[in-house]
Amino acid sequence: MSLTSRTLMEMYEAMRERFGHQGWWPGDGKLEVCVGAILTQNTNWRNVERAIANLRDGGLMSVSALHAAEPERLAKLICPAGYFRVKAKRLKNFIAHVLDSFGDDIDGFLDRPVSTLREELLSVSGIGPETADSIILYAAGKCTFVVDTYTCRVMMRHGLVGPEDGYEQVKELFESSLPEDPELWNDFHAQFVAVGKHYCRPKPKCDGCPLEPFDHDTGDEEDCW
DNA sequence: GACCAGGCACATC
DNA sequence: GATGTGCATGGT
Repeated sequence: MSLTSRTLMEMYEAMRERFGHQGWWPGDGKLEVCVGAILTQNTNWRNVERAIANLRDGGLMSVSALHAAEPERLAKLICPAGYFRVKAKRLKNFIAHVLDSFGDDIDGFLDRPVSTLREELLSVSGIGPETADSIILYAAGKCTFVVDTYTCRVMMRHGLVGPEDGYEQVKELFESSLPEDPELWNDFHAQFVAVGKHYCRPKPKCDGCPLEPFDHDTGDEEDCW
């Protein structure tokens, strides 16, 4: 096991011990996970839950219903999640893509090789790397590591990646260092979000951070990274 | 009232 | 290719 692998697994254990298994993705069904992945872009999850509840109550939580819905109605229902006009378009784009090749069969759409799925998702306007990877890991249950703001922030503050490292490089670091286990990758990302929410905001709150022991090499006693 | 939240596309340089 | 900006609600 490489130094990086050991470090990452130690980080995971420390976070999991502190926060417990996160049980991601919160949501009911694969389509709802996909919808949530788009709606949560740059948005607090609590607001996304309201938007999802509105869609469910409006009878729109199916590929065909979302496809048939008027964009204005869709936008109104997802309003609590913010950016409602752009997100309504993005949802429509995604749904049109699924419907085109698989109709209402979201399972069929998701049940394909990671590389094919990722390439297709990235071709949809409004789906970037993080959203694509969230859909693949959390809706399809397949191994792809999700990198988000918190992941980059934590990894950078621990000196494990540099400011020059982009999304794909950070993702590659995890994927080449961790055993290929979707359950592990699922909870690992969720733990980063948990630790990020508590301790790794733009203005860090370090007191009590479970990752504190990993900062010893950086030499900065004031911050935990 | 300011800051932040589980990004992405597009324009500009 | 790097950087800046628009998109918008709701909690702290």
